Amino acid sequence: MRISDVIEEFIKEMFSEEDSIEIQRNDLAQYFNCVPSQINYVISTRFKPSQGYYVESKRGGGGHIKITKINVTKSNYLMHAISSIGHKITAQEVDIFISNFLSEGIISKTEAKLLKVATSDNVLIVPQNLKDSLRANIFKNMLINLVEDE
Amino acid sequence: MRISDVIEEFIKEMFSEEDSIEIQRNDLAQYFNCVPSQINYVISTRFKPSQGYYVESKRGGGGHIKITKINVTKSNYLMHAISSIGHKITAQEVDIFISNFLSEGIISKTEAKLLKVATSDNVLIVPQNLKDSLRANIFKNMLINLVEDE
DNA sequence: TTATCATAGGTCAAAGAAAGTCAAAGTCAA
DNA sequence: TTGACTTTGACTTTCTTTGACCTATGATAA
Repeated sequence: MRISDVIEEFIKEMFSEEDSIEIQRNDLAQYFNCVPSQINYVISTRFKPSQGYYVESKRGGGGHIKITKINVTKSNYLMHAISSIGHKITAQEVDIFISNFLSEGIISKTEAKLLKVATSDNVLIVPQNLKDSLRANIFKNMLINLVEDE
Repeated sequence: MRISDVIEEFIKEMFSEEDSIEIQRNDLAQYFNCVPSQINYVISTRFKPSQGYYVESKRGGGGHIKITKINVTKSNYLMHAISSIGHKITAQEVDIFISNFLSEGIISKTEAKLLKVATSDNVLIVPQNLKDSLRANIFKNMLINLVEDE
């Protein structure tokens, strides 16, 4: 049995209580009787953003590593939305997306406002024939930036 | 637990009553059983102007350290920025605004990303001659929506 | 009034405490 | 036997704690 798997298991157990946990690299290494950088290895191979985790850390006295489980549903949901948008979209359609996101709790009110204003008709001062494609482009790109945030 | 964090916490509690507090460096150090310069460390790392504080002090008999919470309110700051933007702006200029907002803690990282992507050159697929004014329009309108949010 | 002293706070660099990086060496399955 | 994944450890970077020494201010003695 690989020590990396054991450590991975151990850390994942910690998430049963919380969505966000904190560890001390050295303590954990000592506990598992391994070298500290082994912990980094486990984190970088098993707790990547693509696997639904977000990692922060602080060095120095009292340092720590904080791992947060990110809401994959959110990312999924947004990705799905993004791929369903063609290369043109009207302001009304954007509105529908936004209110769905909001009611699903996928985005915050502020984010909703930003999405809305950046794609609204009176802000996009360009010729009519460019509007809907410009809007689609802005909207999709903004959504991409909301994916896997945190 | 870092002693610095405890001291930071303690000082911040003091602000619950007032917007401006005074401490005696030596007393505080004694209270926390640390060396006096630890207090300076805490102040210089946790009460910087960029974190919204202004610090004055006096040496000698009756000396003290006075910390004032400065309310460069988010709204003020943003309004000022908005009015300083003309009706054209380049992507580089937007970047400067955004990194200033970020370092002042005026906006969140997510908001920064949204602002940036919605105004970036490769997202605004319109004729060159329209870009900078479209960008200014989008940027200012988005900022307006960040004003007095909560 | 001036010199001196005691009382504060300020500075800075060294030591200490964690975490990060990277590459060499080891393991193991295909 | 090769290539991907793991383990290990030397070295680096970042943040915190500590202490020796410095500077400013008010009080007091000459």
